Amino acid sequence: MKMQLTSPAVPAILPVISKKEREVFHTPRKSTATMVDVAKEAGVALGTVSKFVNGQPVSSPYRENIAAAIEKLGYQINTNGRALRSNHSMTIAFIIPNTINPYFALLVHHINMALEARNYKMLLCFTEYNRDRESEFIQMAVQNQLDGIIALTYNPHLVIPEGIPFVTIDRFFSASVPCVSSDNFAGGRMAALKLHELGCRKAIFMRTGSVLTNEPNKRRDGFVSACIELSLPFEVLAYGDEQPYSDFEDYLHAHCQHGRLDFDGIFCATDMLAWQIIHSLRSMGQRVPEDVQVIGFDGIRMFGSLDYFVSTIVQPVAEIARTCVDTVLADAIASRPSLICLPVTYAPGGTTKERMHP
Amino acid sequence: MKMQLTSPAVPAILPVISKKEREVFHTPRKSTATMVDVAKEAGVALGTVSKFVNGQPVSSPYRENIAAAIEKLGYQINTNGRALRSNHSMTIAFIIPNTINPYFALLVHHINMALEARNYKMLLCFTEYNRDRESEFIQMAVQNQLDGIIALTYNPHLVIPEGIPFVTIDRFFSASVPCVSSDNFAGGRMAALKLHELGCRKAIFMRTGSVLTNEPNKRRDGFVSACIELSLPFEVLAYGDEQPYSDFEDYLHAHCQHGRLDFDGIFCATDMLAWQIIHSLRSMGQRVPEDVQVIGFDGIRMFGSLDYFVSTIVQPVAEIARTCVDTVLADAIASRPSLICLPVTYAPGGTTKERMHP
DNA sequence: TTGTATGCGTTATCAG
DNA sequence: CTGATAACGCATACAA
Repeated sequence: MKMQLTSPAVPAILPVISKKEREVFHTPRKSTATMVDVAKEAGVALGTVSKFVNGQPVSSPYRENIAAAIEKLGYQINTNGRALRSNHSMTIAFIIPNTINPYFALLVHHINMALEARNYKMLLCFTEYNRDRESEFIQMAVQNQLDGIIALTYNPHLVIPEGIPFVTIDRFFSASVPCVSSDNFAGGRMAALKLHELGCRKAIFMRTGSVLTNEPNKRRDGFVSACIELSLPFEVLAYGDEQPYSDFEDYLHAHCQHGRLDFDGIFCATDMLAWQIIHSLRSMGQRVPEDVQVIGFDGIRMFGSLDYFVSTIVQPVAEIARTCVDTVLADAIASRPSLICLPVTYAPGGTTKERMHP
Repeated sequence: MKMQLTSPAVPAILPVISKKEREVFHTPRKSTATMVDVAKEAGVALGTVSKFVNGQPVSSPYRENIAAAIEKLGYQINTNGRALRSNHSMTIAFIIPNTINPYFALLVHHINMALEARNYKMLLCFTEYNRDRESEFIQMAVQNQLDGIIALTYNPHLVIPEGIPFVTIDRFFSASVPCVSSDNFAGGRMAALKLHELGCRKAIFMRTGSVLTNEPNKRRDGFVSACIELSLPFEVLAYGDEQPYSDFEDYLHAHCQHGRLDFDGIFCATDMLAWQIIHSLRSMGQRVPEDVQVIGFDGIRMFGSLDYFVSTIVQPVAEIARTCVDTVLADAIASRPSLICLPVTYAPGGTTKERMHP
């Protein structure tokens, strides 16, 4: 992460004005109407206008005058003045790897809309899976007096700051840090139940990505739990993010004798992995779902709005977002449960055999 | 758009504190070190610290003292104070329909990174294709004294404000409003040339979406231009966003006699439309690319990072983003060209016959 | 209930 | 080149 700083006062991520950039601002924009103008126009005192704007009771003769003055002058409250004075910026930092991954993109969309509905702004922080950036953004949010942080992170040594509302997605830190996620365990069970219901005789669980202890790892646990319960033979293929994808292909080939796989169902921890696995299977001559059924996890759709990539366990993204926002903005700390799991649903996407069970 | 306002002072989109929400803030966070503290610690005057922080020259005895004091106190500049005083917020509004569409998501990612590299923040504004929201966000940005606006909009009656740097994507307003887009015309030509090169005998152009006069419509013009030049027979199917997708299917069926289409190449104005068309073709029993080749536009990839959905004309999203940022932050208005077209590239994605031309 | 006055942290002006 | 001081727009304790 290369960044030039004007002074060590400000962490790399914070806006700093370089000498050159300053030149841009020699002409300050013509000032819009201020509360003083409104007060003058309405014939009341400044404080009264402030109260009106903030929804505090103002008695009838003045109330209409102020409203009229505001209308007439096109007055808009100045966010910076308010934030400076009141120490709250009406801004929540949302820390997430990127917006290229469709699941993250969906999350960004819904978080932003949920915040907007509450009259808050979102400060988007892309970590690009960089641990240092995760920490730096958190520090930045604290120092900039933001009103809260919602974060989806991977840094195993991440320190959660005190004194600022903090909500994490998909990763449990401690009882004092609320965590919002899908019901991953139930999703894993659901996948196993579905495969079994659709005639699967032996199922494989596959995952890759962060080996960190986080909520999505419960997808495996739920899957295993249901397989045992159903007496459905299964195997677990859990790779870390340092292992190449080709390890999965090696496994597939090793378990394919005379063109026949020794299993007929796969549950992948993400839609993306499912998509890749299906691609590999097809290039091996295996038919999906005829020879082997595949279920993914996430519920990503083509172009964000068309059909599902694969049969999948759908995460309730909008609800997750709303819950994060509600939690981070909750007035009472006490009203913040430490772990909130939201229900998932199953959606067929052409890689399972529901056509045979109409 | 339903939104409750505390007062008419603030447009619906702006943060307003309701009486209830205020209760949250009764405990202001412990104040961090301020410039005054640093000045005291370093034994210099406030103004000198300000200069140091802003990169203005400070002579040697003091410079080190200030740096040390900053380090010791963990001083961080207060964004709100600076913004209030200097009338610039180091924030650019990015107005875009959503982040569900992968092309928009990509744009958001790169715009944010480009802004961060310049020490600016992004205020993300989702219009969800709502014309009123487009206008409201623009008004909000102006009133909130943001430092600029980058916008991808559809409202035909949109008013571009004066006095604030404004850059649009994919839509030309006037010479005084810089517009950044791909070289859509060249992209259209490229598609026609490619189809022709790959043996196509008759090609169809298909589009849907906003009928607004915007840059992407030049995809058709470029396509037509090249077809004429190559003497490649062609037809144009340009629907507006009010027409149902089924109109395309009707066209396909109408032009399919005895299982054979009377054309063998399609250029779709977006990858998404291409994907839908391919789906329709396959369900009609047509083989892609054997019977009919299809080229899309945008360069969207599976899960944002894997293979292309279709053979496609790839937009240089990162360059578009960087150009938007450079332009909106350009110090001299004069150095802002009114229309910037960035070069596109072609990428095969399995829906064209390049295998036959190794 | 309404008005007055002060200060939030910063930048900018102007004398030294 | 540095130091003191006045705004910036708003919220709030306190006085009326």
